[in-house]
Amino acid sequence: MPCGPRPFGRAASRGRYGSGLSMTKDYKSTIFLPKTDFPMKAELPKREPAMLARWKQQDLNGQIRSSSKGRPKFVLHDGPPYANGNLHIGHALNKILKDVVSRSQQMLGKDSVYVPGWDCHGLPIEWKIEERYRAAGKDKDAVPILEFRRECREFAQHWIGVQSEEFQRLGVMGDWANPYTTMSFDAEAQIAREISKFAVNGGLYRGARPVLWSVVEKTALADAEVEYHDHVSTTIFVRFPIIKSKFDDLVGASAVIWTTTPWTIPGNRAIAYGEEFDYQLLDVRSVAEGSLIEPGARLLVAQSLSEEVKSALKIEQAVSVWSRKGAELAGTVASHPFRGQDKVYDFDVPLLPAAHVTLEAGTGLVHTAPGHGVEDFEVGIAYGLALPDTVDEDGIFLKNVGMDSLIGRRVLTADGKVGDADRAVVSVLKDVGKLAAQGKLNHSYPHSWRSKAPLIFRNTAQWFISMETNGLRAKALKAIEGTRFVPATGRNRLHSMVESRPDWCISRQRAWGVPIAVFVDRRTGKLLCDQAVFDRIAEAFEKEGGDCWFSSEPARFLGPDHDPANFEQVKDIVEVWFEAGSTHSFVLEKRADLKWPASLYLEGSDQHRGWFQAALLEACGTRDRAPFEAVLTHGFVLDEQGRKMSKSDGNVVAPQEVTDKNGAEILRLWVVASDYGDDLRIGPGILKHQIDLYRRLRNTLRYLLGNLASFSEEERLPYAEMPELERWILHRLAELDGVVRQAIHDFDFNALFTALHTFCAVDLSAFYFDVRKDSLYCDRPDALARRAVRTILDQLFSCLTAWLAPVMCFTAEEAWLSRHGEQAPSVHLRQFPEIPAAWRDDALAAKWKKVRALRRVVTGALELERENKRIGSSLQAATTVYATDDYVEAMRGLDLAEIAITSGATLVAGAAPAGAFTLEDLAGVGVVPAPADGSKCQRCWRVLPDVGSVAGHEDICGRCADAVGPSQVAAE
RNA sequence: GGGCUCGUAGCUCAGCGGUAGAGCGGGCUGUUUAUAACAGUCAGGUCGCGGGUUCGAAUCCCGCCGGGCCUACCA
Repeated sequence: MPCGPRPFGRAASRGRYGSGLSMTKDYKSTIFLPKTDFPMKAELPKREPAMLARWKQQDLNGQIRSSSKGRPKFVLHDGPPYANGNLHIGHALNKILKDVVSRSQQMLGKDSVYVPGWDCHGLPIEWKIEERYRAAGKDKDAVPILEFRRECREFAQHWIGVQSEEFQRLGVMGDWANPYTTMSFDAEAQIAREISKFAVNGGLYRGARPVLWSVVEKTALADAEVEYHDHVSTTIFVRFPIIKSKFDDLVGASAVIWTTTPWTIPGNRAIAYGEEFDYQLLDVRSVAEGSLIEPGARLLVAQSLSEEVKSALKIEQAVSVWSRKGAELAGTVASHPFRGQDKVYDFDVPLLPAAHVTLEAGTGLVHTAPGHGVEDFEVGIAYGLALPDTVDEDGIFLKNVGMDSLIGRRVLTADGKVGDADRAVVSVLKDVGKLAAQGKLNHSYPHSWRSKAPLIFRNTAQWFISMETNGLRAKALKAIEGTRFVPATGRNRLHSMVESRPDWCISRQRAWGVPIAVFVDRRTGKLLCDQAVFDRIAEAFEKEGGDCWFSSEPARFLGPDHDPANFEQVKDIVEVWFEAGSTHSFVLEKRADLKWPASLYLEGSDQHRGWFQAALLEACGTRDRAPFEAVLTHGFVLDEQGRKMSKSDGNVVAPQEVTDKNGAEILRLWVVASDYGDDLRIGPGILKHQIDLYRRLRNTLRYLLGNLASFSEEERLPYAEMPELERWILHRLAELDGVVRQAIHDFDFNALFTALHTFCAVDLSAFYFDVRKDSLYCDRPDALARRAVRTILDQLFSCLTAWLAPVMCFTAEEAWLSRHGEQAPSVHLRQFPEIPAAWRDDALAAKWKKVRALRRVVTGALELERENKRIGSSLQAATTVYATDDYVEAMRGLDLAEIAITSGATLVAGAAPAGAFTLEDLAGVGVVPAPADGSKCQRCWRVLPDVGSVAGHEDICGRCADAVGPSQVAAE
């Protein structure tokens, strides 16, 4: 629509104003004001969805993929979010950061393919479905497993759809048409294959282990599924008769233990002591009313706890009759308090040293039940203690606790309330005279994160991946050394976890997941490792999904070589971390558009323990190396005060609300304006800040567009013909190009964004644009100076739209299309411009540093003039600047008036006269301002002596008269 | 309880042994030819607190306080 460059003002041809309306000529219409359709008002909530629709319609991602064929691949492998609800701000941070990384790598010249994924299996979804059943009055256990799994699948599918839309709304680009999920049949098949690899290589084994167990959900819980809440427990002191010791004094005395879980007494197999602690034997002389202790009893306790114990046991007077270090207790043996009640208690209860014993509470002698605690278990392993099963999956005492008064009692009820087992145990203890005291304790206790019910430690059969078989731990530690961590502290964090972690428990007694599809030989107890069987299983999963494990006869998988009667089909499912840890195998390896290992895994810092570790172990166990080349972590999102967000505190920022109200671009800016390595803050004030930053960038682009209207190639000026100021801008672009590339390499988008924003605000808006406004608006279009500026603006536009595109993906595109037309290829199909090395000119930069320092003194002097009402616009002033030789040298060949935007200027070498304006921190420059000589040009507003010197143009200066031309304006 | 980590102007961040920095925001002013835009200018910090090392510490060490992530245990 606009006219091309013409030697004379386009406004002249428009005749917007008729002649004769005014005595003053309309010079405004003869200058070249910015002209653009790119609106100042962003209206992001409206424009962004339209842009997304446009990209979708043109299949932008597909276009980028096909135009990037053959370039080196960059694969950011998506850590799958859990498909069970709307996105929160943490999701937004994570996906936006991924998008910025992926887009910036793409524009760096890579083929950056991003395939989003979802984590679909697991307890939270299962629980949602069960909740529906409960609401409908249905019994979850009565529902066939395949029907249950189908509902879980549909639930996950629904939320995948919702989250996909929400992620895309944020501007996240990727293969949304073909995402991966952990519940697709091919994924389920590959997960089964991965498990079979561990079976074949010997890493997978079935072991017994006490695990935190929920009797409500009837499952072992992963650590991540446990939370701690206050809980009131029954506490008891119990006497264990000592039957053997190298100290005669001890035989016949009682070792006293304290526990908060009376129901674990039947599982007791040892008593732990601290080798360094002092223990003493108390001879009880007198007791208070209600004490369960008889005078004359002798009790073994830790010395430093004896007062507390005496008080708890209501002992009035007792005398220490023996005292030794704990280490001396080695070899001491007690009997179980229930001995004599049933023959199952005829075993010895040894006193054993253990590091976990403390003197903070209790008696300094710790009840040790290997099936009911991790540390107890470890003591048990170390000393070969029995590992009895005392409760079933409902938390009910089994037959092997021996006594009718105990068998069938419940630790917890089906809905998670305290059951009758504690009471029954206490009652028996009391009957046999071994109860020393009883009380209540309110303490922090593990609970299920979902049902909120208390958990118990229960001995169970579980499947493990050994950290030592095949040297898995060593391999993983080595792989960590070969991985790049951003920030670097991630390496230590992962390393220390892998170094100290126990074997990986991968089994769950649940329904919604991938089966641990293996058989155990009933005759030998060994895993069946027949590749033909594993292949049949995987093939079936590939076609029908994991469901077929539950719906088919074992013979289908066992084939002709194995008799189903001889094999137990394992019905456990694999924990979801194993699935997530296997994504590399069914996404990176299987898809031709990706590569293995991934270039980058990028998640919140909590995933050191979660996904990073699971993926590392899974890949090291099956492929001897990490599935990633680099790991990047970000912090957590907090509110404006640095506090955790919570619904009850009302400080939650929902990404959907920000997007609807301010636009996704604002969230994207927030991500890059923050230091994601640390925790990030967000709130109304911080969002306002981002909006301000956005405005500046948008207006910079808008100003470029306005002043580039109808720019044509003929106008372009070669570098050699550029004035110094223009060459300085090119130098800055070369500098920024380095900053941008380095920042992208470092994943330091804050540095990138800060540099770009400061450049736009300080170098362009406050300086270059301001100085060059006169030339842009008033010079004739064919003037070399103006052509130089427009050439630079074109270059700036090219660079800024590219550099901003990975972050401001909407606005960069909007500006790009505004310039090049709706039919132009997308800005996102571009690469970062190649900046000629010759643009870099450090000597010029040093020179202009001085020039701008000198300019600061001038603007300071003018501000004083303005304050004293001697001038308004700087163009009303002319200055005489006295400066030392170095400044004079820096100004050689430059027009001081032009640079300082005054109407006149004189530069004098030498000291400033008294009264000249100076700046404290800038010795050597003094400024004497004065009113400019001449009259104001009505066109360019400079005050010049040659105003009116051209006939027919009495109101304007010579330059403007030339620009306007001899006749046009006069004709109007 | 342990490990890791953070605490610099109202906000977002640089600085990481040598006299406290930037951008934004704020106040004031100008411009009205980027105009719900732009420019100039000014004011803001005892670098969480307390010790120590050093000629010198925001920067190194120790302790504390406060935030965050992970983890353990509470027998």
